[in-house]
Amino acid sequence: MPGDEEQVFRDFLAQKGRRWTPERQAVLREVFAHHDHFDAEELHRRLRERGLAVSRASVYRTLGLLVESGLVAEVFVEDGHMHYEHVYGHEHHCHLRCLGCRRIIEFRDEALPQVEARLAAAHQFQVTGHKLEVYGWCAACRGKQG
Amino acid sequence: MPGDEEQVFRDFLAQKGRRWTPERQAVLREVFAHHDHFDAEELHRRLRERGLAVSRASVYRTLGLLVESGLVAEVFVEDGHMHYEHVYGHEHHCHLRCLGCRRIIEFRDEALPQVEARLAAAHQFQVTGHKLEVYGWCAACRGKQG
DNA sequence: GCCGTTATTGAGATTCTATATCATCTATTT
DNA sequence: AAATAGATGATATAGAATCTCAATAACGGC
Ligand SMILES: [Mn+2]
Ligand SMILES: [Mn+2]
Ligand SMILES: [Zn+2]
Ligand SMILES: [Zn+2]
Repeated sequence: MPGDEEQVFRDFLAQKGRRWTPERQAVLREVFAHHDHFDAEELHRRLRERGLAVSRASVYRTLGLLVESGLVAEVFVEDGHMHYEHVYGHEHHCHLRCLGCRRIIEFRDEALPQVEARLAAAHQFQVTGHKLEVYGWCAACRGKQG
Repeated sequence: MPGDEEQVFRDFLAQKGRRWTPERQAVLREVFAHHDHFDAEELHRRLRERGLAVSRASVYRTLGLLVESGLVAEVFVEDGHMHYEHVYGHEHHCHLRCLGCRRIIEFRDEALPQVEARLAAAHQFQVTGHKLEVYGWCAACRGKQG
């Protein structure tokens, strides 16, 4: 359920013998405060702007825990570093990216569960997820070049 | 056509006012000598082992040109760095990855061109390609955990 | 609430990938 | 052959992410 992420993360930490701290709470809240794609430095900067002094090391460490818990996902690499998004409370979606303006459009397609099922059957895999990125040129950027 | 990659790369370079050099030839040949997923350091090591002294800088630079030309593709990030594969002369395929043993299975699925077409129509995009990674646990690794 | 155990934090150092510099070299043009 | 401009490679640099370690604080037991 949306809004439930704090309890989910606390349960995840408890089950692993890890602790719930103000720093982890601050990171979690900042991550779920916006629906967008962000990177670690940006998250660190946002926290500082809010006056929440969480160190860079803790931001990276908490981000790792959030990914491990499944609340957050690694989405794509751009400009040489990873970008993330919160996924808990949202339907799974994939990304359409414009190579010109770098705009990102989120989409869902009913064919993907079927692709997963075919692969699971064909290779005796227990499929846990997928990541699909589609590239191209948006209408505006196509006019300029491409 | 397979085997044609050298001429394609030479044409690409000529068209951009860049030059065909022994170093670029060595990199190109090494890249097309194996069908596998490799990273820049591994490519550099292989070249040295063959006695072809191409500097790390030239390996990275040539890899960039190969990607730009479309002969080689960036496949995925693992262990914090990019992995590549040659694509010229091969049908497009996607990757099924075991989260346990990290084995990679290549596959083709007829649904993906349709997904591309739907997206192009829905968002007025000129779609140029996609990258699909499916994750899960292979039969062997599922036995141990997961 | 207090205590002891042990995970966590943060500043700075470190590792590692990838790119930039720049003097020298070389391919191509005129 | 000389001029032009791109390429190379040793090295320096930038940047992302992790590690180190002393100080701190969460949590469970009392
Ligand atoms: Mn998204
Ligand atoms: Mn492949
Ligand atoms: Zn665009
Ligand atoms: Zn496996």
